Amino acid sequence: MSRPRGSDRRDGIIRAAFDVLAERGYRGTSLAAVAERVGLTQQGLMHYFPTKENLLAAVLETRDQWDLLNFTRSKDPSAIGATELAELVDYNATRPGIVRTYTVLSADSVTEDHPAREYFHDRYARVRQLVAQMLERYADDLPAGLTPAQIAPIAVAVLDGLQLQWLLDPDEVDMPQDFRNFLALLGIKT
Amino acid sequence: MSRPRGSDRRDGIIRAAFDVLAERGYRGTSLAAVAERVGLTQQGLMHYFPTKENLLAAVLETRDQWDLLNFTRSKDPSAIGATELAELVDYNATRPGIVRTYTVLSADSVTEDHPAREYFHDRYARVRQLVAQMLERYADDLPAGLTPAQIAPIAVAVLDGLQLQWLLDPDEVDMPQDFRNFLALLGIKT
DNA sequence: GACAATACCTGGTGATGAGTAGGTGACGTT
DNA sequence: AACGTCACCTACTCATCACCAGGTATTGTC
Repeated sequence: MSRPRGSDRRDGIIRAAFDVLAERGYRGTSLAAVAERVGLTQQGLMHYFPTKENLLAAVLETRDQWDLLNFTRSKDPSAIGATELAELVDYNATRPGIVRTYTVLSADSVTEDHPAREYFHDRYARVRQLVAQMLERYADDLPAGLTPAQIAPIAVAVLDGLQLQWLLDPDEVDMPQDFRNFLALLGIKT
Repeated sequence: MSRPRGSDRRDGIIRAAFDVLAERGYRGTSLAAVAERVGLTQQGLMHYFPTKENLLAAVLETRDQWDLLNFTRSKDPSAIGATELAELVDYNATRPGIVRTYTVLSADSVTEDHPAREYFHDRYARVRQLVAQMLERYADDLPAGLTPAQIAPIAVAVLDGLQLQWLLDPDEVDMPQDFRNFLALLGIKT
C-alpha cells in the first residue's frame, strides 16, 4: 500500500478542486469538501496548498491545458482555423465539468475582491487576440466589412454565451451546431 | 422621523440585496451584509424575508423590470426590432450593477442545488423565443439561409458573452459597438 | 542505521453563516 | 382606552469556515 507521491497527490487535489469549484463556485467551495474527495483531511490538503487562494491559483494554472489557449499553444495561431475551433466546441460538449468550471469561475471573478479577477481579465485579452489572429486568414471575406479584431470579441462572446445556455439546458441547446451556424454567419464553411 | 412603511422597506431590502448579490454572488452574500446596508439587523431583515432563498426569489421577481423581458413586456414582441435591442445594450452599458447581478447570478445558477437554476433555465428559454420573434421581421434577409430560431441562441449568447467581457475590462471592450457589429453581421442596419 | 524531509494527523481558534425564540414598542382600529 | 398587528430587536443555537500549532509515522539518503 504505497502512499501517492507528492506530485501525484497534488494532481489529485487539483483535479478534485476543479470539480468542486464547478459544483459550488469559489466562495461555495470549502477546503474540507475538496480534501474529502481525495481522502484527506482538510489539514492534510493544506500541507500542499497553504491557503484557499493558493489552491485556486494552482487549479487555474494547471487546468489551463483543456482550454482554447492551450488547445492552440503548440501550434501557430494562424495555422489553425475555424474547423479546429468548431472541433474544440465539439470536444467541450462532451466535457460539461470543464465547461462548468470556467463558466462559473469566470463570472464569479467579476465579483468584488475576487482572487481570479486578474487571471480572467488577462485571459480574455489573450483569447480575443488569439481568435483575431485565427480570423486573419478569412480577413478578405468577412461580412459587413468587419475586421478580425472587430469580430474577435463577438466570437468569444458566442463561445461563452452558448456554454451558459447549454449548461442550463443541454437538451434544448445544441452548442456545437449553434457555433457552426455562427461560423456560417461569418461566411466560413466548415 | 417616520419609519419606512412595510412595502417601502421591502423595496429597500430588495434593492440592497440586488447590489450585494452583484458584489459577492449568491453564496457569498450574507443576510447580515444586506441588512446592514439598509440599516437593519439581520433579524430585522428576516422579518420581511424569512429565508435567504426567499430573498433571492423576491430579488429575481422584482428586479426583472430592468431586463430584456420587461423591456419588451408592454410592447408587441414583433413590433420591436434591432434598433430597440441595440438601445437596450446602450442602456445596460450605463448600469454595470444590473449587468453584474445577472451575469454573476446566471452563471452561479448552473452550480449544484442552486435555488435560481429553474428561474434562469426558464428565463433563457423565454428570451430565446422573444429574440426569435423579433428576428422574424428580418427573416427573409438573414445570411447563410439561417432562420430566426437558429440565430436566437447565438444572439442571446452574444449579449451575455459581451457583458462578461465588458465587466472584466470596460475600457477595452466596447459592448454597444460590438453588439452593433454583430447586428451588421446579420445584415441588419441600425 | 542515523537523520532529515515529507506526508500526513489530532486538536484547537475565532469568525461568520443561516435560522430560531421570544420579546418590546409604536401604530391603527374600534 | 383597549387590542391587535406590524416592525424590529436582543439573545441565542449550531454548523461551518479558513487557518494555526504541534505532533507522528513513513520515506529517501547516506
